[in-house]
Amino acid sequence: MRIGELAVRTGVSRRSLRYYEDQGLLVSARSPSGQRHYDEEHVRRVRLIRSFLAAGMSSGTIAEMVPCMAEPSRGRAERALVLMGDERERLCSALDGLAAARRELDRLIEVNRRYLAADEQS
Amino acid sequence: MRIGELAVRTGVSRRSLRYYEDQGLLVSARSPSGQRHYDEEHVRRVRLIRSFLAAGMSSGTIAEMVPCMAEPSRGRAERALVLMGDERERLCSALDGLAAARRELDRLIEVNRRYLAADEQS
DNA sequence: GTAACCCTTGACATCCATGTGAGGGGCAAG
DNA sequence: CTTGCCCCTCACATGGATGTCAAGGGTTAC
Repeated sequence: MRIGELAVRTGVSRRSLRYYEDQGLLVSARSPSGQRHYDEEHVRRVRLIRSFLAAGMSSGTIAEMVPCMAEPSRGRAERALVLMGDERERLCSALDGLAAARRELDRLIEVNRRYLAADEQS
Repeated sequence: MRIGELAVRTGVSRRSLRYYEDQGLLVSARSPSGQRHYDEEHVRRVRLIRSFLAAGMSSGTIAEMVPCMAEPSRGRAERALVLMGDERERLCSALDGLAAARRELDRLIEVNRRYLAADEQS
């Protein structure tokens, strides 16, 4: 599969896919003429990248975590493990923050509802 | 309280506080010489803004939601209510996405642990 | 071989919250 | 009055993921 198909299958623009490769998140096989070729594994990888990006990780961070799946080494794995711990911490805080924001939002919604209901009365 | 104190009390830079005002998120009383003055209510407001910004809302979105607390009107409140519903939806998706990312991360951590444990053996 | 469509790299553009610096005024204590 | 520290506005810079455009080559089918 070439980049266009991967883009369609993952819903990620070609531009972004090339960017991910540039950042070391995604490795493609190249045809003699330089065109990128991908397989099913790449589809899963792209989904993982998106998930992590959407969770607020930088491409640099992902680049240090994910590729150690490809060519693992002791040092790499140890560093990655530390990083992953940090990121997990971050994720948990973000989750808390989001939940708190939702509560605030619910409160605002309630206040607004009451306001409209009172307005209805008058 | 002037802007410096508000900055310290909320942990938000003066620059950002001025930016919030610029975007219509925060309204300050001005002294004759133009200096901004704030009270306890502003502290709470800034915390709310931060919470929403951290949750990924744009300042424009917040600007349409929050100020209708100050000078409410029927139309404003109705529009805000719709917007808040949308944002709540977004928040829920984001929450799901974050939780999913954490699961993926936990899986990676586990894989990495196993790898290191196996390496230990050899 | 030529049309139609995909791909390549490179570079400049965009958005948004912030940082940063310049140039200037406000206000309190010595 | 001066020193020190806070404040003001304006404006340009930054970073990170993407969009977009240009100039050119690859691939496939007729």
